[in-house]
Amino acid sequence: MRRPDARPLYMQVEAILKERIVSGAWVSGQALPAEPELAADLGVSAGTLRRALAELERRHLIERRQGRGTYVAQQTSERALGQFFRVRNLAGNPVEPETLITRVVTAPASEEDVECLHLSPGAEVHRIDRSRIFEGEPRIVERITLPAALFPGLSLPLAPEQLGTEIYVHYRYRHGIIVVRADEKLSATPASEEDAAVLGCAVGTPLLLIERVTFDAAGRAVELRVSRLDTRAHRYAVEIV
Amino acid sequence: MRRPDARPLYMQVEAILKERIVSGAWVSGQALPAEPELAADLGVSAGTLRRALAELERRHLIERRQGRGTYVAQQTSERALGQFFRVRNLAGNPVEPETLITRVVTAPASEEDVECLHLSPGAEVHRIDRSRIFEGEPRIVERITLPAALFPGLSLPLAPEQLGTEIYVHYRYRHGIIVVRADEKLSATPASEEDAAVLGCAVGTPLLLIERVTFDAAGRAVELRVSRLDTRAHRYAVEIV
DNA sequence: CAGTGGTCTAGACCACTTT
DNA sequence: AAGTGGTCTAGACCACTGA
Repeated sequence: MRRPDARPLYMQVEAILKERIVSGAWVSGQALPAEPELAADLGVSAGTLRRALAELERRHLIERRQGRGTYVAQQTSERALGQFFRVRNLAGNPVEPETLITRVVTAPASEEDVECLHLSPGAEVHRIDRSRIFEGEPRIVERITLPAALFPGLSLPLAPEQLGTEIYVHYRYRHGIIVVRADEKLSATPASEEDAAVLGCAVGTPLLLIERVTFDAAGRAVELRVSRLDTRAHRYAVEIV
Repeated sequence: MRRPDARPLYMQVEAILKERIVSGAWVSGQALPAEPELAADLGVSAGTLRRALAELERRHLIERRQGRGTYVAQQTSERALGQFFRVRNLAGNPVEPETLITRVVTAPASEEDVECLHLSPGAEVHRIDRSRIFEGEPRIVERITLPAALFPGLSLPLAPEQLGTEIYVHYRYRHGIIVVRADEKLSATPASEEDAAVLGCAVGTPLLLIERVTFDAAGRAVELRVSRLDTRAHRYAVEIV
């Protein structure tokens, strides 16, 4: 452990461990070495290591269980929904969405794509159009835009046994992309004719417009997602701390 | 420091310190004793005390500055806006709101008030109707509902020299209420005639509807705020982690 | 330069899980 | 019983602030 690096040791350790996960040296579900061993390997004290591990746990990159061990976090539909799917019914309870993919194309990035995803002009993107269905009713129409360079040979949950699998699980296991954070900008917009046809509402019905940019563990912008939520029977939950 | 209490020591210490702040034993802006002294007073080690202080800092109840000391956090308009005011212009930059209070009344709580604020039926509430103005244009109409029991003799920033003061600053210094957290439910709604008249938009224009319940450091629901944001030129920013 | 918070260490002991 | 993470301590040293 060298100290010309100005950052505190625990941050350096955190960066080293994060790199091992992001690079795939430690794979999802794998147990990390026990704390005393890992601390000795890294040449730091147990306390310093634990501080780094605590931060990785907060970012959902590892899971620690007393008595069992520390594991590289697995991406599951439950986790992806719990962390990133903020839709609630009017009683305030989470809803379980189904997904219907309507169109997948690969095309040159638009100006908006280039800006939001930090692409070079002319880069290619995949576009996924889909709707999300709660209790049989379509309530969201959305378009997901992905840099083609990060998702070569894009693979989607199209097989019947995968229909319940959240797309962030595929990012992780098919493309090695670990989603950790998203920035959203919210507004209200009237339903277009296409929106209305899918959602079963009148043209002009106010919809909640969600423009999400998603970031991975390496800090890259990996997804632009524009969603329109029909809020006649649902709400979007936010906590401010 | 007794140990029949099942919680870890650092949580007990955190609760003790929080109580001193909430009760007013330590007032806003006051310096806490230095860490070694405070640790000795509490009968815990420096490390345990620091863990409790770190959590209080995360909740914005204290501020720590290396070389200077630890202080009970002061509520300022800048802090209130930075933490709780999520409106951005289309460039993504924060906006500085002005406030126009249009009506203040005290009335029995509605069913919604009782449920959101955990009141007993028949309790009284204050209602504040106001609009918020960015760059000269009214963009938000909102109603704030406060339990009259927590805000006796409600005092508001009505004097000219207080017009730039955020209302959470008044909660803190006039009523001893320290706002730390808020839960919001977002949806889209058409502008009513009154909304349209204030916001200068057409009736039916989609507005972002924000239903916020605010909590204080003691965990009490202290405010219900229903806002309608005109998103023609602004967005509501959210971060998901 | 004195006083403050921030980092880092080494080690004891506790609580939980699995064998 | 063995092995894991969780808590707590005591103390050294560093980095920053303000008189």
